[in-house]
Amino acid sequence: MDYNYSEIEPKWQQFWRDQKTYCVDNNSPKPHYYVLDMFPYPSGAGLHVGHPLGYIASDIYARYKRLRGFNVLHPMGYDAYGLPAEQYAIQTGQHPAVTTEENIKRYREQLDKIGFCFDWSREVRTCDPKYYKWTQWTFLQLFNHYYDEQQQKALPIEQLVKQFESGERIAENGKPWNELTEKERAEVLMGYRLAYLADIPVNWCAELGTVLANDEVVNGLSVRGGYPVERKLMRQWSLRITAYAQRLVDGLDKVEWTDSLKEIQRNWIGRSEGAAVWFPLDVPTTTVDAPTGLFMGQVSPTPTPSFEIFTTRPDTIFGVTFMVLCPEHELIGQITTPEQKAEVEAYVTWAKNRSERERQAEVKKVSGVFTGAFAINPLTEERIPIWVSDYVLAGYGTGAIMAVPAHDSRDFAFARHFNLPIRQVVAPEKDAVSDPSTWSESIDAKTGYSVNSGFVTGMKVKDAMKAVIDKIEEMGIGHRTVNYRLRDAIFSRQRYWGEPFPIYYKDGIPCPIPEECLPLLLPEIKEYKPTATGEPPLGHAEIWAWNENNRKVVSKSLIDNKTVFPLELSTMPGFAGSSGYYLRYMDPHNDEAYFSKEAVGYWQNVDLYVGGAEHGTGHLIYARFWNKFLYDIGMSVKDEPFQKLVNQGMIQGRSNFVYRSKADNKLFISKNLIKNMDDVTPIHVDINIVDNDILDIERFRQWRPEFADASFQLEEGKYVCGWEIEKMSKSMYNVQNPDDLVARYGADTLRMYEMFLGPVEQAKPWDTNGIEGVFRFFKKFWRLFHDANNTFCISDEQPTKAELKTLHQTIKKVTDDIERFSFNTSVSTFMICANELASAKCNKRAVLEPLTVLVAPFAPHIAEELWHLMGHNTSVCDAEWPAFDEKHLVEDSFTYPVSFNGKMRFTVDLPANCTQDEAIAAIKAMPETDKWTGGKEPKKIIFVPKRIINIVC
RNA sequence: GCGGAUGUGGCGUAAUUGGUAGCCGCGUUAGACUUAGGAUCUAAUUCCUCCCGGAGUGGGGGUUCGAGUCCCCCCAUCCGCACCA
Repeated sequence: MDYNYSEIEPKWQQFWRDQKTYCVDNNSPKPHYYVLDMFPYPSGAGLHVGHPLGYIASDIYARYKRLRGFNVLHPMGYDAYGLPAEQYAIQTGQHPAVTTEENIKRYREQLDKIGFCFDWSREVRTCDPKYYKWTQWTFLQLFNHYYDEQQQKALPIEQLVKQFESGERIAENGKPWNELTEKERAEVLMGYRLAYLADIPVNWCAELGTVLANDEVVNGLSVRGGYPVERKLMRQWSLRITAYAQRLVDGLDKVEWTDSLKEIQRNWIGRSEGAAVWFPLDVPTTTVDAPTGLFMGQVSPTPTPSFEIFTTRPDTIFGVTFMVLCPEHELIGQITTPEQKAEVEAYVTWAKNRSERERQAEVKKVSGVFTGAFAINPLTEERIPIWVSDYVLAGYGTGAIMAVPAHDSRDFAFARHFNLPIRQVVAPEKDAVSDPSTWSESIDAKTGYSVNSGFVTGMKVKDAMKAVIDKIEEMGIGHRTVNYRLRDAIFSRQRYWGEPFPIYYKDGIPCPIPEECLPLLLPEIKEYKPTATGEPPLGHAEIWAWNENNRKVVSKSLIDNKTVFPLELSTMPGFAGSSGYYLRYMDPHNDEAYFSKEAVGYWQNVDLYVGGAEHGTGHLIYARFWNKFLYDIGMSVKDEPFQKLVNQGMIQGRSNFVYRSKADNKLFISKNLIKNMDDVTPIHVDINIVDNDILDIERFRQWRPEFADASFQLEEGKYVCGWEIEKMSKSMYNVQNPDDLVARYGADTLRMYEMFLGPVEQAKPWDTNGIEGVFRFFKKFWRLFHDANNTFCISDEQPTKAELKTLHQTIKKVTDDIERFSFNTSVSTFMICANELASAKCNKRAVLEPLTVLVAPFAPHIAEELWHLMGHNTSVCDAEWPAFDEKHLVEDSFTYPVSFNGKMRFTVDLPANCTQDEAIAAIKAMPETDKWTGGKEPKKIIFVPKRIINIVC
C-alpha cells in the first residue's frame, strides 16, 4: 500500500479533536498572533473550491506562526443572518433558523475534511442570541453616544444634554433647552446620536420588500437577486458613519493593506477639500422669508437672502455663468418666478419619479429648467441665472453648485445644451486664452494659470484657489471646508431574519430597552412576508410589545400607551453582525460583556485578516467604523481592527464544451477536427465527466438522455473538449466541489494544489489539470520515508553536505515564502527538495524530520502521520520550526557567468571569497577572454560578488 | 470619464528585486520496466536555424557595462467608483 490519504486523514482529524490540539488559551507567555478569515454566509449550495482558497492560506500562516512559537488565535464562525434563508422561508415556509442550521452543518462537514486548525470552541454565529445580544448592545451604545467634533471621538449623549442645559450649546431652532417639550428634545438629540432615526432617501427594493445599503446596490439593481431598486424617502435607522469619515481616511495610513484596497476605500469615502460659498439671491424680497433669509440652516453674515454652494474650484469663481440646484432643493419653491412655475414643477416631479436605474442609465442625457431667479456672484457682482437640474445631487455638498462651464465637463455639457455663456478663467499657459465656443470639451485640469479672473489673474491655479478662499473668508461669505462622498449607513431592513432593534416607541419617541434586558429575542412568526398593511414581517408577531414596568416583551394586545408600547418592527442589516465578530472570538462565551478587558488586552486586534476584496466598500468600512466607536468608548484597544489584510483572488470556473454538429445533431466533433466553428454548436458539459479536456464518452452518454445515442468524431481515439473561463456556477456545469477532490486525492493534495495554482491574491480560473503533479509529489514524499515494501524506514546516518544544502535551501526559501505570503513558490520548493532527496536516495532522519515540520502547515495530515512514525507522540503542530543555518549554503567556489558587453559568453569557477582583483586577474588569464576582446585590453570590468563578471570591450 | 492593477512558452507560473529569462508543475514527445496501466522511472520540450548561430518577457523609445524588473509614450485585458461639483 502506497501513500494512503483516505486512512491517514480521518485518523489525524480525530486525533486533533480528541487532543483539542487547536484550542487556544487567552493567557500564555508566548507572543500572541491573531489570524482571521472572513466568516462565510452558509448558503444552501455548500462550499466550492473557491471558498477554501483564503482559508487554506490563512491556515498555513496560522500553523506556521504556531510552529514559530506564537500563541495563535485562529477562529471560525458563520455570518448566519441573511436574505437567501429568508427568501427560501417565504417560498417554503421553512423557518430560516432551520435552513441556516442545516447549511452550517454541511459547511462544517466540508471544512472539517480539509483539515483546518480552527479553534471551533470559539465558534460564533451572528444569529445566536448569545452573540446578537452584543450586536444589540453596541447599537444601544451608538444610540446613547454622539460624535464630539472638538475631541474627535464619541461621547455619552448625557454630556451633550448638559451642554444644552447649560446653554453652552444651542438647539438648531434657537430655542432654549428648558423651553423644549420632551418630544422636541428627543428630536434635537436624534440629530446627534450615532444611531439615529430619520427620514432619508433610501434604496427601496420592492421585490425584496426592504431597504438596501449603497454597497448592496449595483447599477440600480440589488446585489442579491438583481431586482430593481428605487429612491424613496423613508423613516429609517441610520449609523452616523460620516462622523468618522476623516478618521476612516487617516486610519488607512496605519494599516498594511494593498494600495488598491486602500484606494477603493478612499474613493468610497471621497474626501474633497474646497470652499463653502454663499451666493446672495437677486429676487423680489416678497418671495423670500424676509426675517431670517436663511435657507440652508447656516448663519449668514450677509443681510441679503442667500444660499450656500460647495466647490472644489474656488479659483474658477470668476467663470461662473449660472447656478444649478438639485430638484429636491428647498429653495426652488420660494425663488421660482410665476412665469417659470409650471415648467419647474413639471421638471421636479419628473425628476423625482425617475427610477434609480433610469437615472443612472441616462447620466449623459442633459436635462434641466430655468427658475427665472438670479443670484449675485459675490466677487464680480454679476447677475447669474439659477437653474434646476438632476445632475446636481441632493445628497452631496449642499445640493447646489456654482456652474463654471469652461472648467467642468458637466457644466460644459449643460451650457452647450441650453446655450448658456462659457467663460474661460483658467489657461494651461498664461496667454493661452481662446474662444470657448470653439472648444470640444472643457479644461478640467487643476493646473495652469488663472486668466480673466480679477485679482487672481496670472496666478497659478493652486495659488489662486488659496487666494480666493482667503478673500471669501475675509468677506465673511464663505469658508474652507471638506466634503465627503460617504453617506450614513442605513441600518433598518424590513426583514425578519436579522437582529431585532432593542427599541420601543413611547408617544412616537424611540426609547432604548435597558441593557440588562438584552438580548431582545427574535420572535416567532407565522409568515415571513410583509403584513397586509405593509409593515415588515415582525408586524405578524403577536408577542411583540414592551412592558416598561416589568421590563418584558408582552402581547401587542396589551399596548396601553402608559406602560406597554410597540416595539420596532424592522431588523438590522447583515453588516450589523459581521462588524464586531472578530472581537467576540477573543472571548466568545462571556455573558457579562461583549468581551473582557483582559481578552482584548491580550489579543489586541487582528494581525492578519484574509478575505475577498469585494468587501472593500461594505464590511471593511463598517467594521472599521464599529471598531473605532468601540475604541472611543474604551472597549476595543486598537483604533484599527485589521492590521494586515490579504485579499485572496476569486476563483473562476473553467467550463468544458462539446461541439455538436449542426448538420447532424447526434454527432459530436472533437475540438481540433472542427474546420469551421460555425458548423457546430458548443454545449456546456459537466467538468466531472472530463479529465484533462478528454471527454469520458461513456459517462457523457449516461449524463443526459438526449446524448445516449451520440456518435463522435475522435482524434486519436479521444474526444477533446474545448474550454473557457467563466464564473463558477451551477448552470455552466463548472462547479468544482472540494469534497470530490478530497475523496480522490486527499485534503493535503487539495490544500497544496490550491496554493500551487498561483499567487493567493490573484484571480485565477480553477483548473484541475495540474493536481496530479501535486499528488505525485506526495507519493514521492511518502516514498522517502518508506522502502520498496512500503515499510517505514529511515536511517540515523549523518547527512552529506549536499543533503544538508538541500535541506537548508528549502528551510530558507519556504520560511521567506510564507512570510511573504507566496505559497505557490513554497510548493515548488518542496517539489525540488523531494526530487533532489529522491535521486540522492536520502532517507536520513536528520533531513526528513525538519522537512516534515516544514511541510506540516501545508499538508498537516501526512506530516502528522510521518511525525508519529518517526517516534513522536505529540502533535507535529507543537514541533519547532527548523532553524536555518547559512553555513550549509556556503560553497568553496562560485561559478561566475562571464559576459562581454552584457552578453553571456562563458562561466568560470572562482573561490567563493574571491576579491575583485583576483577575479579580474583570473578572467584576464582565460584564453576565452582574448577571443571576445580580440586581444585588446578590456575597457572596463564589472565584478559583482557572487553574481556576474561583465567585460566591456 | 476617474482611480487601481496586470501583460513572460501550448497552459498555470518562477526569476536571488537591475545580473545566465523560462525554476516547479501540467501537457506533449521518445524510451525503460510491465499481461496491462490513469503505476513508476529516464530523457527532451521558448521560437527560428543552413546547427554556425540568431531572436525573444504586449508594442515603441530611453537610462545602464547589463532591463522581464527602472523612466516616458502607446496598446490590450481585468477590477473598483461613476453626474460627488
